[in-house]
Amino acid sequence: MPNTAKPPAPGNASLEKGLALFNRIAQDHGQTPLKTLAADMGLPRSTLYRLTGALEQAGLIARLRHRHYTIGLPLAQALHGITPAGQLALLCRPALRQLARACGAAAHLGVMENDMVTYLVKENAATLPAGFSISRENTQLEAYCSGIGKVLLAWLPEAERARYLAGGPFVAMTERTITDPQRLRQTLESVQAQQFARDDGEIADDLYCLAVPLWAGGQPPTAAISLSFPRHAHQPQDDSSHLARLRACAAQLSAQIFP
Amino acid sequence: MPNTAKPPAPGNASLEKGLALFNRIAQDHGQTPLKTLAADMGLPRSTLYRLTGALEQAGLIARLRHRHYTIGLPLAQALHGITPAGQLALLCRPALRQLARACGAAAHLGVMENDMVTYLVKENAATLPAGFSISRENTQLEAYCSGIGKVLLAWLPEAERARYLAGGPFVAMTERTITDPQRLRQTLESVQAQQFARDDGEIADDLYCLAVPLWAGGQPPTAAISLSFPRHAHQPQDDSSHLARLRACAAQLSAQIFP
DNA sequence: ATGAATAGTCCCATATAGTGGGACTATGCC
DNA sequence: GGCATAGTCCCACTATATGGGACTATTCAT
Repeated sequence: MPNTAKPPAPGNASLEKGLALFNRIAQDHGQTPLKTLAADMGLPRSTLYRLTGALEQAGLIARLRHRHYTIGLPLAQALHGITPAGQLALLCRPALRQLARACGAAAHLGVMENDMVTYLVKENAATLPAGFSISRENTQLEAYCSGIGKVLLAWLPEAERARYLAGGPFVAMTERTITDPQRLRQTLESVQAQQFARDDGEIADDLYCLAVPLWAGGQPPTAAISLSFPRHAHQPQDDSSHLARLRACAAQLSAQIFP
Repeated sequence: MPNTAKPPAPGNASLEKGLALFNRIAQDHGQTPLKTLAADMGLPRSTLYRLTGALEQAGLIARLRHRHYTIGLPLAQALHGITPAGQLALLCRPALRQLARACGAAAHLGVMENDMVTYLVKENAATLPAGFSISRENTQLEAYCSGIGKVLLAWLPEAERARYLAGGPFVAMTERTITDPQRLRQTLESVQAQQFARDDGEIADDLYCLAVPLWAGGQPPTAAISLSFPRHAHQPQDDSSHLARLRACAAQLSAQIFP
């Protein structure tokens, strides 16, 4: 499902090369000497210098001393206040709003920060009781008992996950909360196997939730989206259709957001 | 001295157009419809769409809904932690270090923040007594009694300057500090006329300082650089050579930093 | 709902515009 | 001092971007 290798896109090789060069420079803030870049990108030096010249004129990069490039001041100014989390929320909100409406549920986008889940987007369907679900945007919740948290924990590198599991204690939010590290580990394994997570009243008594990861081109996911329903109204047979919609939304967002 | 209009730079019209487009989009975060951009840039729509496509693939921009573009997530991630002030300091430090050495002085770069001067760079010549001058990087000082502060106040829009002058009181740091708003206004006028500011022991008894603005292509300056000496060792006849060096440095930086 | 207006996509013959080899200078390093 | 690497410049060639126009998708007003 990852690797959304788009077609070659004809008609602007030059721009593409320039932008690829910019990305290389932006990645390590210009630590790599151009000679290396030339080798990596298979371009002659004269071309590279022409490209850097254009990037510099446009203010995207600036030179400091020999061999050292940086992000240009104009670009830094234009992007002041832009954060990865903010952009992620901006880009995902429309699709999540639509998803929430289509499923009559609450849709969330969350990422992991300091072993807690941070909710970046929350969109409630109009049909839900006002104020449904305890979450709020830009607030944090424990990871071990939320759908999004379980998804992100499930794909953590093993060392990280072990550290998290050892870090307890896991406080029970409801009588269904999983508090035993061993059982939590098993749950995470099945999350990875089934490619989705479920929270069946583990965080609040009347909350049922399904969550799936957002894939960033082959990398382990760092963001996940979820659908939440009032648990008392939940029909098990609805799960498959909700999961399908959730996955479709995740696939679309993954492709849209990560080039 | 502003308007460092560089030569046409032949050989990459395509890249230039693409980057110009990106800058337009980055400026207003994609609020402007492409039709308007097409008119502004004198390019046919089909070309613009090809360019946006390339920018999108490279991760610099992303689309959200129709007519709305944003900074792409990959770019936001790559530039996480980059701030205008940080880049400005990075770009200016080498030249300031050299300037400090050449003049046997302390060289500063400062900007205005909340009516105070924030020092972004401080470079002391090795020949100065260790710990010379009270300033430290990333700390603030009153604007009305420092060289850099006077320069930035002098070029403030009149409304802003009037507000600042009305905002007193101006506390005397030494017996030479200018504390009368009317006298301060006159001083600022002469700063603008002479294109440099002097602080003759107004902030500390043994501190003499010359400051000039950095020009960002015709805009009123938002940053300034200065040279500071121990006042007791100051020879009036040295001023002109120091000023010349200071101005040369400012011109070089202005050209280098602002495209 | 229906239609008009605008956004976005695709195609292709043409010549414009980028290419890269190489010769050259500047700069930094030993 | 001299060597190695960074950065600049030039130019004939052809790969490459161009833009007109036909077409579809989406949005908005009525």
